Amino acid sequence: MRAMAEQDLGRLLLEGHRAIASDLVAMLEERGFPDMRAGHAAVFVHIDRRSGTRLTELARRARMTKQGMMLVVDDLQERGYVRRVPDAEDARAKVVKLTARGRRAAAETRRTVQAVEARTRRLLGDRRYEILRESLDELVDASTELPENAIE
Amino acid sequence: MRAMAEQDLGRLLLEGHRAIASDLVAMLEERGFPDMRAGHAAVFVHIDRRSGTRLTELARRARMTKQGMMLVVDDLQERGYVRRVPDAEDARAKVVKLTARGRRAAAETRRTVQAVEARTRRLLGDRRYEILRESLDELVDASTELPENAIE
DNA sequence: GCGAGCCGTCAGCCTGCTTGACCATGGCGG
DNA sequence: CCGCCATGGTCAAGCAGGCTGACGGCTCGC
Repeated sequence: MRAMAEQDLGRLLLEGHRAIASDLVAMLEERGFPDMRAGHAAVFVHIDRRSGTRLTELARRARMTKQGMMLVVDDLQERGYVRRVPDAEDARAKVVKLTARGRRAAAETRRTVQAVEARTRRLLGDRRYEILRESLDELVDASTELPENAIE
Repeated sequence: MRAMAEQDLGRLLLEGHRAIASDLVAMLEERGFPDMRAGHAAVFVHIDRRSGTRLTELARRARMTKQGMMLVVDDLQERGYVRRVPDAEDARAKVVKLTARGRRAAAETRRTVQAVEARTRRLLGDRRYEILRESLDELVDASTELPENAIE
């Protein structure tokens, strides 16, 4: 049997994503949050902890569409981590706010994201870790061609 | 408005994957293959061009489950790029073989995968490109925890 | 006071897989 | 030469992480 062919870069990036995501979920489970999904981090990382944040602003920060962010927020709302309250300053808008439970989950998620990244940094070494992040940024920028629906 | 928060590593990897995949598809379209999807590359890169390759072997090479590979092969078969023929050496098995059209598509896909990677290499520079690939390999290895269903 | 435009939402679709279950065939130990 | 388990392919269902399109409600700028 011939030697295993090299994986293409796209595949490698996808596998990397999956690896990080599943590490995050596993670690959160160990830490007492068994119902978290990797996508939730998009909210927990970007939301203003006390005052809450509008859906569209969350989407912008997380670089996804508002429709995509809706799905995540809906899911978090069902699980009791956030609620939507009307925005006092703009009757069109609602503010996504953490519940008490949500604040605990958000804090733990942020710590866990950091832990996963710190572990990766240790694995690769500072220099290579920095290059990895920097290269990914450039890669994404270079090809983007922003999606039609992007909020800018 | 506060500064844009840094994206977490998982998100960055996913965006990188998407960037590479959509570049690949766009470039294949320009080159006269408008119906290709990024996932097809998994077959075209790993299949033995002349003799064909069994489904399970393809899955192993591409690091996915045989069920996942089935979906890709089914799709390619519908589009007329591959066909399944009984394996002369094992009546349980079938060999996935490229059609004439499939051989052209496979050749172009391989060239295009190379072109995308070469472009990325130019963007990042040799050194950083090598570090990127190498880091991704380590990242994936370190976290894997092979999926239940992996073929090894 | 009205038209452009943003906010959130509904509906439908897509990619790229996964797990689970099953059947036919093959190879090997006894 | 007979069981039995492993292997190859397949069907069905489901999940993660989104995207596009369309649209009603509200506001803001002129």
